[in-house]
Amino acid sequence: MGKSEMICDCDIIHQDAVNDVREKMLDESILLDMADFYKALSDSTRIKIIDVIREGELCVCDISVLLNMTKSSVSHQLKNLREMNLIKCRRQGKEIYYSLADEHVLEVFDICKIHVMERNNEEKD
Amino acid sequence: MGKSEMICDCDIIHQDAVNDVREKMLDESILLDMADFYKALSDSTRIKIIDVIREGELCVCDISVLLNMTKSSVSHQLKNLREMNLIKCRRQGKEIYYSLADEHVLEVFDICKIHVMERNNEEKD
DNA sequence: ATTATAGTTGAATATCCATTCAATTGTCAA
DNA sequence: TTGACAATTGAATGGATATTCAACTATAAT
Repeated sequence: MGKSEMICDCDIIHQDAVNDVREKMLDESILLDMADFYKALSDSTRIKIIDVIREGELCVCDISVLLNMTKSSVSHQLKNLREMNLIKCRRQGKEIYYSLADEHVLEVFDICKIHVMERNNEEKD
Repeated sequence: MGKSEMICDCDIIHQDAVNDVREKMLDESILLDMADFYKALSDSTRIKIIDVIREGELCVCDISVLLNMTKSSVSHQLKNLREMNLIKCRRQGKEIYYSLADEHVLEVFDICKIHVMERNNEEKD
């Protein structure tokens, strides 16, 4: 491994630990995909959308009313979520119904919910 | 529920479904906390940090070398992660060691990893 | 064909935020 | 107490992105 990592302004403190971790690091492409996945849920509008279609499909109009936002801004975020494969849609007549893409999304949503709620409880002590 | 939701440019298409979902919606404050939680992991630098301290504590210098980034920018992101309670730190002499705050973080990290990897496999077909 | 409604889209704006740079703090050793 | 190293901090900059607005597409009904 040598000293080729000296690009940064550091002396290496724990060369053994660094070498060890380097072997176990995930591929950068996977980490970037993971960051993108989290990014999809990191916006308040998008997480509210996930929340309202959690238990069943809704059309854009319904979602806009529930979130008290314009159809345009909801539609933009629906597009983002769809491009991230977090939601899917089907057209029926003039309306387009959106729902979660799969169980993974709900799974991640629920774990985060529990995490946040537990933390809120801890803060009361 | 009436028509007080008419602020947006919509006719209500499915009033029953909307009323139903409205009762089950999470508190806005919880949803905002959840979005913030995801935001913490939505940056490539921050998720790389989580990746390298996944199995044990490291000092800022080690992390900078592994990520090939300046200590300053790593430190800024460590601060973000710490403010979100995703990581904790302890000082020993001149060095400060960072590690994951609790098992929740690893749990969410792993679920996301599996999600991304499965999706990558599906795309090969 | 025309009209109305559902939804999408692109450009513009405004805000947010990651990195850089320079200065600073904290700790240890001489 | 001076110097050296680890790390943090604040301000500035540049890039990303959420919402708005207006124009547009798609579908259905008359």
